Amino acid sequence: MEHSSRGPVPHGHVTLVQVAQRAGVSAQSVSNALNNPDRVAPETRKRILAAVEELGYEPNLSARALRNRSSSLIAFKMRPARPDKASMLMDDFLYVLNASAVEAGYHLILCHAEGGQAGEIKAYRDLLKKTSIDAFILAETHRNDDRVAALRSWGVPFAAFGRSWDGDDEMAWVDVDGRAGTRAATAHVAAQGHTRIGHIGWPDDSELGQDRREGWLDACRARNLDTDLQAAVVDSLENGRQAAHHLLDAARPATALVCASDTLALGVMRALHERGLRPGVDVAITGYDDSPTAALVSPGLTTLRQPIDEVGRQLIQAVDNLMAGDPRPPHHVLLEPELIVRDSSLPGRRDTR
Amino acid sequence: MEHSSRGPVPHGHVTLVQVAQRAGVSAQSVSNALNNPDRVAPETRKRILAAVEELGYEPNLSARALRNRSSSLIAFKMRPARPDKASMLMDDFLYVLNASAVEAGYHLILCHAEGGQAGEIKAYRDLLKKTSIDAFILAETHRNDDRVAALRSWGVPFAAFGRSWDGDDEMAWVDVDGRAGTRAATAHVAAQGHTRIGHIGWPDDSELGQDRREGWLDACRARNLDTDLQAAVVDSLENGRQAAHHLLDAARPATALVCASDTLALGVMRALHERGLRPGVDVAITGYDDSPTAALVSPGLTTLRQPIDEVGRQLIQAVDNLMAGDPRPPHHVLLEPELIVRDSSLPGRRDTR
DNA sequence: CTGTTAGCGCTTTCAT
DNA sequence: ATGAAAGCGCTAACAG
Repeated sequence: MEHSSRGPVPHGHVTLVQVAQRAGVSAQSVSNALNNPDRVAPETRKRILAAVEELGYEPNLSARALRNRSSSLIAFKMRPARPDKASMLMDDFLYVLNASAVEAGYHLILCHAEGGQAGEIKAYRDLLKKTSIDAFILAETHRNDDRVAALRSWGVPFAAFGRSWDGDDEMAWVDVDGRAGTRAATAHVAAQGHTRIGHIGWPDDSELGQDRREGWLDACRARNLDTDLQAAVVDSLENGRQAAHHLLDAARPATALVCASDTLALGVMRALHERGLRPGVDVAITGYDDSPTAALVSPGLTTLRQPIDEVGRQLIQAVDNLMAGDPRPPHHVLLEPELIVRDSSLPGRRDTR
Repeated sequence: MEHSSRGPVPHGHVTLVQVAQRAGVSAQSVSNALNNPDRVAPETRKRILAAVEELGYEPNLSARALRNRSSSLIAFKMRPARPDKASMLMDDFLYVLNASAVEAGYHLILCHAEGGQAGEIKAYRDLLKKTSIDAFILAETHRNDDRVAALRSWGVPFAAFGRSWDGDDEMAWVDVDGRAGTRAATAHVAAQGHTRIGHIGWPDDSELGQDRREGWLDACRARNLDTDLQAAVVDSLENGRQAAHHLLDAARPATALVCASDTLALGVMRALHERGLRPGVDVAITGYDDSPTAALVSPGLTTLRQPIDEVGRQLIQAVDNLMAGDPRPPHHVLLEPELIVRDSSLPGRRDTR
């Protein structure tokens, strides 16, 4: 045909062979130049890369997947969003997770499952059979998580957002130190002079909830503060509201309430609204998650921000290591949340401008 | 080996050939039984399907993709979430989009792009070259959207969440009627007896903003109400706050403020907070999007909920039709948002229990 | 260091 | 109605 490349190549149709012809080498050498640079002479490699560039060649992932049994796809299962809850921006997490994945040469594929753990495991299995998913990212791990057992039995690399609560050292995980976070929040309100600091958290079947509660206990004990003001309720605005009313009705009522989630804290704010009390001024409130809502309510809600971009990066790196067959023990990363102080925990209402 | 299937098949390794052997037919017939049922004798087909079932066979998508140049993957680009904004739960949208995709036999793959429109288009192109993406879902269309032109020039099926503002009838889209929504919100506050109803919306370069503003104008004109109270600002809490102060400082101030977004409405709530005024009681407020925040602030924010699950379903159906080569003109679906009334627009503070 | 051979699992010809 | 052959684009394994 022609000797030099001219005009845009018809989309999606440049193959290895074409690059090889262009560079005057075999297909294999092109493959090597791309995947095993050291197996090819620097001079040849240069010529090949030039041809790749000129032709705008991109390897066909389907072919690669077929050949290598590896699709460069990482699967993540979304949970149905709960519109009534102020949770961490899953959006944001997905975005950074995907960004990290792409940067590392992968793509994120979404997995859909219904029917609890069993359904999720079945969905994983189906996905594995149909596509050669390279790895899975899990969120919200529990004690004795069946998904972990399943993935491990299949020998598929995976990493979890959420530590292995049963002390499973073989699992790669990234998590945020909820205990340290709640401790910081409690210390913060204590520093404002509060001595009757209550905690509204989750029932004991939640490892995450226990962890966060510990932080509150830590901080109270370190200051010899009472720890009688506490509630353990399922995460919802309504439950937070009721718990707040309860703790404010106590003989020696709470003057500060440290919550295990923004949702609960917003319930507290509603209770104060109902009582005609002012958040911050009359009762200090802190939440957890730095949900979008925290910044938007008035007054702003003091809360703990999870470093989700770092979580995303670390998760991808964890599975990347696993896939590379890195012999080192699996990634365990515990990150610190950041206390974001807003007016809900400050007595001096720093109003407006 | 053995005559009957026994125990779980080693994961991800049942091939067409194995099914064929099991059923005593050729690989080709199995393929036909699955993809072209009418080309195979009912009797044989039955035997084949039984074998498929027994072996737990799932076709390998990589092989199929390689052969058919079609991966059953639908791509969607996420935008980086803006933590300072109360937007529709993208989470939720992604979830239902994926659920619909899976139901229709596809999977959602996330696309990552930086660098605006150009970057996005480049990302699409790269993705197309590497994987054989079957279709794209676009969000947030503009006038003269370059992405539309690009995708069309490549002949790739796509559908957009957001109508074609330049009257491009060839594009498949699904959208929500912002004008009707704002009209309903305005009618609602008018029904509460308000006559000085202001609007806080977006600058005129936003088609979406214009559309929503029209609804307010519609409702005001239909009732002979003044339309002098309006602001057009970039979407942010701070801008909403300032605009509210401005409209409340007017000689004949607003008693109700209809906003183009929850973010703006929350800005209004902050302004009221600063002025010691009570949302609903002193000034009625409505937002738009039914962001999670709307349900969680106190008082709750009256707002418009987009039927995103229906949007998701329709989008998938749109691209599915396109891929099936449906000759009918492309999908155009305009859905109605639902007015969610909460206390921010009600004078009688329905407090508590 | 480079080229040749073979085959991943599937489906579109084309025979039978 | 069914089977055989060929090939999608790529790379591991083996020569040379």
